[in-house]
Amino acid sequence: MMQESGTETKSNGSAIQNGASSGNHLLECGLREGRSNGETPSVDIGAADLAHLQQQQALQVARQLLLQQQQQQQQQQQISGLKSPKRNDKQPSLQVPVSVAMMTPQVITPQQMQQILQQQVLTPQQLQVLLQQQQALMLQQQLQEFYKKQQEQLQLQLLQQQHAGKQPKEPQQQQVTSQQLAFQQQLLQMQQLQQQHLLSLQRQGLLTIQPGQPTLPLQPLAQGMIPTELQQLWKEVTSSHTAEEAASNNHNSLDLSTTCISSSASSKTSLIINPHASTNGQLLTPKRESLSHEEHSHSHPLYGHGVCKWPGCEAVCEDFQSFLKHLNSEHALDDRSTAQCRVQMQVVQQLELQLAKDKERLQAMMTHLHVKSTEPKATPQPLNLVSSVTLSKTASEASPQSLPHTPTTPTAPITPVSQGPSVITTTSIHSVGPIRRRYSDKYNVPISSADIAQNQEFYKNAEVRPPFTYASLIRQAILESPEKQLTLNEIYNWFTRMFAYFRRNAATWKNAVRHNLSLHKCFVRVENVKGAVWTVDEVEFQKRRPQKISGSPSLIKNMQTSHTYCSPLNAALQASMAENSIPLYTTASMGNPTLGSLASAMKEELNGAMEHANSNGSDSSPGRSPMQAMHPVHVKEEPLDPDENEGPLSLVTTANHSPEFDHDRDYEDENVNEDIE
DNA sequence: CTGGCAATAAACATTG
DNA sequence: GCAATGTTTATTGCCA
Repeated sequence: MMQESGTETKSNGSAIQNGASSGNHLLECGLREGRSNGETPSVDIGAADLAHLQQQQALQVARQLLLQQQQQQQQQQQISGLKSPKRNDKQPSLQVPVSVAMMTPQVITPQQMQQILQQQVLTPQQLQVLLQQQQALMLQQQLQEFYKKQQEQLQLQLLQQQHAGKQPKEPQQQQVTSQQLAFQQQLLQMQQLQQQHLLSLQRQGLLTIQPGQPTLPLQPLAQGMIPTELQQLWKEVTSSHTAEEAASNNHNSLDLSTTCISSSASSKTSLIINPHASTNGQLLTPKRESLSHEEHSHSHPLYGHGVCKWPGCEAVCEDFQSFLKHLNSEHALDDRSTAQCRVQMQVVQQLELQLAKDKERLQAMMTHLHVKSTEPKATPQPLNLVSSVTLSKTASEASPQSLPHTPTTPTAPITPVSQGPSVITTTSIHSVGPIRRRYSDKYNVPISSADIAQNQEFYKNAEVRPPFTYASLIRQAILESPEKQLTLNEIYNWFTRMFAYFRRNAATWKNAVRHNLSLHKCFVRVENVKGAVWTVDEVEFQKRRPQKISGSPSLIKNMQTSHTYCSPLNAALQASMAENSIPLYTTASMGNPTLGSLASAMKEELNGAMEHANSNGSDSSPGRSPMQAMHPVHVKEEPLDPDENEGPLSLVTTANHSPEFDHDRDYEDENVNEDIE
């Protein structure tokens, strides 16, 4: 079929060329110019990093936050050399977030915290540290406030008394004494309160106080710790491996008063919440017991990937034995450990709370969407998202059946949440070898440009094959351009910029793009001054997708099980959840841009499905649908295109594997993923 | 089983 | 001649 090369000049593509279009279908028309910034360099991303990538946006947000804080600090300290803001896409090295977080005394607002937390912008450990710090700060503030109030009261009383006692002379003496008395009483009261507080902490098993020094711990608090102090404290508490390693175990006591100032220097001083308890920081019972308990099994929750997983500690331990040794020496029952433990407890509580809330929300959503049934059983599918979709190859090959060609379901992604990270191994993501697999078009769920746009961030970073046909993508690329026309090369660039998946195997997909441009009548070539550009003939394009989802409700229901299109979403969700075990979906609701968009995408998709169902019940013809998500990328290992792949797409990886390795992973994707799980 | 569609592969033509 | 760009044909997998 030849296409006359149209001559119309850049009129927005309306040179319709005759004909019969083979029915392709797909995109809806909504356009969205939502793409974010410019060219992202294409880099070979490890498929394994998918999950991490997906958090890029979130990362940016978090980074901004952190940077802000950092800046503030810088201002305060007039430090000029600190900046670390490299590119956003770079890896969020441990140091940046953590250090920044540590330095700032300010309490992050709940929203900010949540954003950071749930977006998994940081590695779990970083998050923990941050959280801990924040919680400590908040706690401190609360205590301060409380004590302040107490003091105010006291003063007030004193004043009153003074007033009252102004008259008589003799009484004055009495007054003084009574004042003192009152004061003492107040003090006593305060102390009692402090003790209560302490007790409550103890009850939680976090704080162990030595018999001889009951009230000590509070003193510092009562005095009002300033943020800086806290900061220091936390720095100390959390940076066990840095300071600790360097200054072997000297953490014993520390005078808060002396340290309060500097917030910057890496203090080796070890601040301990309970300065007085200094001397011995060991001895604990509860903990030890549990430890010994677990010692037998090599699967110690605090040990993984050869690294100590104690919050804030990433000490490398060759083997389990050395880990145990490390654990006993570095994380013995001392104040520091106790404090960390306490914080961790709070972290857990908070997360549990959050989880509970989100579960509830999820349930409500599902109920609302009538998906309830899927939740429990759908498990198998959702999980696959990653697997099914992205890993098409593996999964499908292994057991075709297992991968039901999933119908679509916007909600599907949600289910995974409950499932947990378990399945999310990135491994699957990378498929290998070219397999000619198509996605199931069974239900051609209409995927709109909006859909594409909404998931941009995800596809940009995740090497997941987008569930759209080449035609749809090409159209999207063209429509997104200001002139609604693009040269072939620009189209290529759009592909690589928008989809990590297309950063490899260029020869293959480029050929496909060209093939599609030539083959489909909806793409019109227009001679331009500079050469030829391609435009979209919307009419033709619409022709190719006459069919839509069949209207049967049941069908829709089926779609909910899972869908190729959703898979990426699921994958992202799962992946992100994998490591941090943070309720992902929540994040979306919390304002995470990335997740939010995913969520909205899901919603859209759902709506779209419903819409179709309602409107065309007749159209159940075979549709085409978006490409299935994916077959595995061929692993031809084609060198990336020099042109297109310049960018560093370094991802922030933190997701699947151990968080510990999150910083920079430049390995080739392929390798990385295969091993996990 | 068949037809349609999309992906993939590749041959070939055109152009700068 | 080469690479980029286009066109076309063939093959394959998947689905209705």
